[in-house]
Amino acid sequence: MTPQLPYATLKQIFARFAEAEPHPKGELEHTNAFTLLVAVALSAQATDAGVNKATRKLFQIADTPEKMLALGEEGLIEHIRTIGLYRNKAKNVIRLSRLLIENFGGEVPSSRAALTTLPGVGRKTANVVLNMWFHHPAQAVDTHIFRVGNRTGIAPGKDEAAVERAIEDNVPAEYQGHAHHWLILHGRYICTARNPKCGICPIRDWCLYPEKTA
DNA sequence: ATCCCGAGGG
DNA sequence: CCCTCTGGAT
Repeated sequence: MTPQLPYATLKQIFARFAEAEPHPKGELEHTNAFTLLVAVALSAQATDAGVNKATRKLFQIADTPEKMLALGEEGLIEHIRTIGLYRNKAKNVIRLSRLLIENFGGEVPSSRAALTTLPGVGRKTANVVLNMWFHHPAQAVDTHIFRVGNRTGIAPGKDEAAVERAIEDNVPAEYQGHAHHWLILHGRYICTARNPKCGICPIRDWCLYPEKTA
């Protein structure tokens, strides 16, 4: 049960994030809403570096639902074989492309309810698309944010839904828009799962994680 | 609770 | 070798 950091401390923490990285961006490469949606779906349990390596070539060939269908499941597998869980992902992306054409006029829908009707698109993936493409106030909780939220006390919660609520409830309003990428980049490069780099952590002064001696 | 599932890092 | 990576469906 990690305690929740007080609001005044959260303001200091996010001010520090904002100072270090005024305009944080995601690192998944994409050229339009469709390629963003596909890239996020492919990124489940995979590094974005690995996803980018595969999608760089893939999106030159298939950057629309129509082209993805033309490529086909077997053709798609050839491109994403190096990413984990590739059979499920290939099947989902093909079915998702067909559904976009049949149900949404070939466009990526802008509501969570519509997005989550697509195969391979759950609440987390939908929230990433809503935040990054449509600039909606949606907080996607991935493995990094779940870990960072609980470890630091920024947004503790027993599951992803609880952490999502904690972010919405406790992160100062002026920082909500960029909170997702600040937290994810912090988790990826500083507050790593195995050997967190507490020695160079910019928010170490306020963190509740006991192993802040490294 | 389990399965999917390869690449990269320590 | 073992652990982790912007999860989702069953």
